[in-house]
Amino acid sequence: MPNWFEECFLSAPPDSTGWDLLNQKAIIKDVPEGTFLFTQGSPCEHFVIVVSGNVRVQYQDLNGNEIVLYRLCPAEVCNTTTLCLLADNHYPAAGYAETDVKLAVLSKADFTLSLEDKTFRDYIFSQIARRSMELISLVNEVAFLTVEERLIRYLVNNGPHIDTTHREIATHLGTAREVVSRYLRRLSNNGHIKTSRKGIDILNHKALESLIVVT
Amino acid sequence: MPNWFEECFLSAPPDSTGWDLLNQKAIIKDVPEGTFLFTQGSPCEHFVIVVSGNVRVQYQDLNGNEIVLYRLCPAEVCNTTTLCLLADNHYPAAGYAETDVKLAVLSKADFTLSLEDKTFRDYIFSQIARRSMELISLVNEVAFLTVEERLIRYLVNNGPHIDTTHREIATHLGTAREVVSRYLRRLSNNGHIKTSRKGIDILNHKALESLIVVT
DNA sequence: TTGCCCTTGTAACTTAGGTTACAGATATTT
DNA sequence: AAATATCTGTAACCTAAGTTACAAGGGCAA
Repeated sequence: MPNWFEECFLSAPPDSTGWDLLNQKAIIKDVPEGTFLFTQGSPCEHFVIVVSGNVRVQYQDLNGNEIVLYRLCPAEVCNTTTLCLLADNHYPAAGYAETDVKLAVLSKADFTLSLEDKTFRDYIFSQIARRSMELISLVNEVAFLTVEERLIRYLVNNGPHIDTTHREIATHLGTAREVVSRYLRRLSNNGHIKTSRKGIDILNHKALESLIVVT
Repeated sequence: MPNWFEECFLSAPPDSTGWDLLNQKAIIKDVPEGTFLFTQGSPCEHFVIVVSGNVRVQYQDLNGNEIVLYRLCPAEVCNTTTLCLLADNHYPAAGYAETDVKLAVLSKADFTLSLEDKTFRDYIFSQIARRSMELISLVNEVAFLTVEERLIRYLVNNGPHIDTTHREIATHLGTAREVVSRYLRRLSNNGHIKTSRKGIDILNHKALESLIVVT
């Protein structure tokens, strides 16, 4: 009886055929920090659930521009992977292990089988649904908000202390490092944040929030 | 026995419980051109499949900026609707009837039931998956391509004759009409297209395609 | 026919933000 | 400690594209 389930969900698996199958058939895979779980264009053959660690799903174009689509946390299903499996597509984005990652991997056949179970299916698809709707928000953010505003949102959502380089924030937002530095400096001059090497502290959360235009 | 199914799928419903249920329980609804099937923030209560006509799913911000997320054609399932149903969310975008539209509408309960059927489920989810992956592409397009390039892609994908106003194209791309006119003029000066009132003709498809940077 | 509205054309201006080019500062490796 | 790499700061520059402000033409309604 594997204990990865408890590690991941902090509980015993629900008493349902789909979860049983996942629990029995899933293979645990350890992936070291800094590796790509999948890359753009690679074929998708297995269902994946994150047991521990963080995975960043991002798109990269030929010029080296990157943008983070979303992050996977423990107990989360990779939206892209699941959708690729269902549509028989290759990966349209890459998955990067931000930390050491432990995955539960299930074959496509077993995954298809486990979807017969409503309990399991509901769990999977409500997650997929939520993520897909986040993607819609992302389209709107990218299309209509300024980089400054998106940066402020990032700070507000990840504060009060952010342990990230400007470079990484730039990748997250799909912009250039210098631009991030520029706006951080302004926010710093206004006393809203304090920057240090590999770290940002939010000094005035309310002030930052007030800068966000409601949409 | 309703004949909407044949109208929509040009075939008899597959012999499976999910399709039977859809076929028997779905209510047909006619929606005149120019109405909103749903708007941002409205609750989502029914499963919807397009029988005839076109629906444009778009996002609109408070400043009136609009961007088209995707278009629904006959036999297509509304991605947003289905995902909202599954996640119990309100609509994050609006659905606009570009033509007179005929819809097959199913209650959430019946939809949930019909998902028990693998044949039906596969049809639904492979569509959802494809659309969601288009959304990922859209994020990348909006984040990293110039308006000019997205316009050219639009022309190539919708040619050889496009029966649309500059205003509508601008909405599609999430930009301003003047910008669309500007780039259309340039393409026209180069002899790649010919513009007329409410219409664009592509004169040199190959030349346009060659302007698209491969990603 | 006269008006009015919608579409298109176009120029001038402004600004966000991408780019280039460094310099200094702090870690990390040898 | 020295050398190297990574991070941050900042200025100057440039371009895409949003904005403003009109003019003119086509089509429809009164």
